[in-house]
Amino acid sequence: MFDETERGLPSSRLRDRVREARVDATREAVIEAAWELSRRTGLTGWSLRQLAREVGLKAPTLYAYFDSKHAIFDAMFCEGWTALSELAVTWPIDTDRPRASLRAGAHSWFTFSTTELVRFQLMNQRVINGFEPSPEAYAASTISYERFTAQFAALGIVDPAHLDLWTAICSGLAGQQLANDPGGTRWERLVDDAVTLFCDHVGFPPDPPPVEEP
Amino acid sequence: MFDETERGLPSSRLRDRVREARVDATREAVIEAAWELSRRTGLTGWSLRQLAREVGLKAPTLYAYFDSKHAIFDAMFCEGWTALSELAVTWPIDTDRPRASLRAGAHSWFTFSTTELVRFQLMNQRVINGFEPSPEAYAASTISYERFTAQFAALGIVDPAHLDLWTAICSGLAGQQLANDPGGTRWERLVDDAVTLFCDHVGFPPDPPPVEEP
DNA sequence: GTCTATACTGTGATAGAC
DNA sequence: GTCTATCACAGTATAGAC
Repeated sequence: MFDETERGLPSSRLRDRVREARVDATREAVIEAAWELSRRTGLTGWSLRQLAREVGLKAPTLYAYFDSKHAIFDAMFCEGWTALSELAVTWPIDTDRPRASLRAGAHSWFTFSTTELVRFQLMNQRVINGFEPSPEAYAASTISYERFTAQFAALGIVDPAHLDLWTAICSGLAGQQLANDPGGTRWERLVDDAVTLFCDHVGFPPDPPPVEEP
Repeated sequence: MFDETERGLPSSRLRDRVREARVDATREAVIEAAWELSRRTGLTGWSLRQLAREVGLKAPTLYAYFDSKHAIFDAMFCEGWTALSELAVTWPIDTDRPRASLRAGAHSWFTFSTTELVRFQLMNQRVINGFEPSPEAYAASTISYERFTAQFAALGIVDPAHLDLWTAICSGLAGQQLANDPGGTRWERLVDDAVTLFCDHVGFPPDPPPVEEP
């Protein structure tokens, strides 16, 4: 019996690991299918039965992986904010050229937000009735926001009013683009203007000319 | 027979008028109940059965007044933009003091937009899956937008890029307020700053001091 | 332990009697 | 115009097959 435990435990743990990996893979497939359905028919335009069919399951089986439909949205919410955090990592900050840095960051964020309406709706609006992100999902958005504040602090922007003004301007541009000219560039063209106007407001001097590579 | 026609027609027309008035009153009551339900349970948080009960009818009877649930949203959409048009009429424009004028207009619009989340969602976001305003409802929003452009033209702002920037900033402030600090004033406090920043951008000089009343 | 089959309640919408 | 009855489908839940 002692023997069996010694040999049995590791292999059963391995089996657990394999099972967990498969569960995670299925969860991931479900979430990816949910994004795809949302893109095609809107965030609230699909049913659990459709979603299950998309991944080769029956609807009730989804409850083995998610507690409810809201839990699926919760995972998607989490994924969206995590993706934004990962995008933020690639943002090159040049403290000598804050205007150019903000311009690059604004365009990067704008593209991220407007290339997928449903993701913007899930992350920044309250489209799903009764949906509140779980503490874990909310934490993902907080992490992203803290990264944002840290990066702005590196540029010398620490006034909360300035940070809030920036998020308002950026989300306003993206929101108008998605609501009134989806697929177009009517508000995208204004991103540079908005950055300039914001930089003037916080008192940035003009950037020095970019250094020439020899 | 000729006699009966002569006496009958006017009175039947009167009857029609009365009936139409009662139909309109019922329609109005349904829309008002829909707003109230939306405030309580969200724009997509109520059913036709609930709505019918609220006005003392059965659900199928609603179809005598509206073609579908979307048609009810359409009437609400129309009502929202009409209300904004009426608010715009009260906006006092002082062409000698454009900054103060824009400040007043921005606060007026911000209050209108943020005092009722569901109205903002219906008018400015795409919360209801599959809902597209009818041509008539869309016309109401166009009228409101044309009034806005006319008023801005009176202040000397005609560049489409400036107009779009203004709508982006305002809707961004309201959107952030509703999404991240509902009921608070975190972004409302930034309205004055935003107006200043916009006025600087379009090149308005400082307003002259207000004239003193003797 | 994972899935199927099935059921419960509620949804928007329609048909037809009165 | 208002109702009852009904439809297909939704989210959700559970019982039970394997």
